[in-house]
Amino acid sequence: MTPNKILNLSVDCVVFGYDTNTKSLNVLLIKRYLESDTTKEVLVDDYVLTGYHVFEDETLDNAATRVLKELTGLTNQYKKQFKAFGNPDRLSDEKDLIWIQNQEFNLRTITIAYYFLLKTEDVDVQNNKYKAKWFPVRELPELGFDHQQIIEEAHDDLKTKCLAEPIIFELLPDKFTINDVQDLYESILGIEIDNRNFRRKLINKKYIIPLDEKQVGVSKKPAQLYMFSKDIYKKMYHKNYLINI
Amino acid sequence: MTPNKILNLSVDCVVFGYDTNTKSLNVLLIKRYLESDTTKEVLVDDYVLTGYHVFEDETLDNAATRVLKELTGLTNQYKKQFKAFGNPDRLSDEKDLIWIQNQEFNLRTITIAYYFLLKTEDVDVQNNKYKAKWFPVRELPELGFDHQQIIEEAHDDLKTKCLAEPIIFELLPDKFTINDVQDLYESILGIEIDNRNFRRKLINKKYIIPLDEKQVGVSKKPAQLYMFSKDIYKKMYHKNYLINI
DNA sequence: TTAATAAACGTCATATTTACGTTTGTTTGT
DNA sequence: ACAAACAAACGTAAATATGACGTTTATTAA
Repeated sequence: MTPNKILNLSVDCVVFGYDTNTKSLNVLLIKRYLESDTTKEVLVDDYVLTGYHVFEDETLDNAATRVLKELTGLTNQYKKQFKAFGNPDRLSDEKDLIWIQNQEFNLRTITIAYYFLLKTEDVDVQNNKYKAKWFPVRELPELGFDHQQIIEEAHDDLKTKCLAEPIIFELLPDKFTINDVQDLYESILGIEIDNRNFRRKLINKKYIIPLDEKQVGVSKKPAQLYMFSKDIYKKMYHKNYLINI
Repeated sequence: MTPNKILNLSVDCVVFGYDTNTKSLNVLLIKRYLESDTTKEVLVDDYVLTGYHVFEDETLDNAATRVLKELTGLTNQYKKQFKAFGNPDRLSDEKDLIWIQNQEFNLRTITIAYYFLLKTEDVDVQNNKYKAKWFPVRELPELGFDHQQIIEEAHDDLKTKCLAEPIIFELLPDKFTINDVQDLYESILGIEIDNRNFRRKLINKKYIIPLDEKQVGVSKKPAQLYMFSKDIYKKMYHKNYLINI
């Protein structure tokens, strides 16, 4: 009756960070390490998402939140569980045999994948204990396991979701310019948008509120700053029910 | 080192079926059974989704497909993995202790939830070995475990998705009337739509193709039949990139 | 023949989108 | 002080889409 395959449950976190200055949508990755019996050493030269085993009495959401906090120190960031990855062969290049009480077990790892949205600048990568690094979403390094696929699916989900919900503002600072928003949409979607039409469309939204402030420290005409009001947004007609097929 | 909590991996399937005649969006449910030591008997009077343990060398997608086939005999139906449910307390009313080799284990079940879209009429519920039954999505019976929540989240996902992609046609017969499509949208979204505007909008789509056929056997003016062309749809501007926030 | 009914078509005002052109305010170089 | 450079910000006109309705048509049942 003893199973020869043991399940392992983990969460993996795709941390999206947007950098308003470089206009780059980034993913936070760490170098892949493997623990050998006696020492910690780098065995492979690629990057992976951060993830961790889900504790016995922990919810999936809490595990993801814990992983993000451990990696970045941040809490209360936008989080979405978007897909579970659990193919039997998905960690085939990881050592997948373990021994428990003189019996050999095969390990199957199911990962529940989340993505987080935050600002690149909010993470101190200089002093990061995992040596986490930001990579532009279109210039990813060699990735371990199936993490390339996980990032792609997270990105696809984000593309769809940012068209239907104002999650874009999770990636921007509290005060932003109209062009910041446009640049971000262009980064996420990989398209070009007409600035004049986009500006008009955004400015007409009741929940995009102009501030009595302008950009500082720019060497051109400083742009008007705006903020997003979640309260006003929620009070409006949402869900919108616009059939767009 | 032996864990005292053992993971169990399953898939649960929310089978949505639409009935063009009664204009009802339904969910396929089965009576909940529990196996006691010696006999199979009904211990609780509620319904559950169909689901099953994921086999050792089976992908999650294949497990879901297998469960649907076992339940309905159908293959090749529209399928979407929409959420994993794995809170440690989620099956608290199930007996969750198992014994392996004289050790007591606590069982934690992670379920990967899928929904399927099909036509109610395609399932023979009369001779169904699980005595599966259709329930209108707004008149669900008492549900076991967290299956009420799973169905609600499936329904929410379906609502969002049917606005952005033409998955609605997975729920309709190959030949349908404009009013069939409208009724289906109204069933899913729980809203009323102006028939004249909806009709105009749909007829103008290049991928909604009028056939040389009309309804038969109706006691009013028979309606024009249409089909959906997936090919034409794919060739058009999709993804659509309409920012609708 | 007519009443009843759902299908199908039409109209008009308003809103939104698309595709551009123009003006404005600020910094930097002369 | 002035002009060049440049991004921000505003403007316009045509085409398309939407929302809110009224009207006509084809069919069955009485």
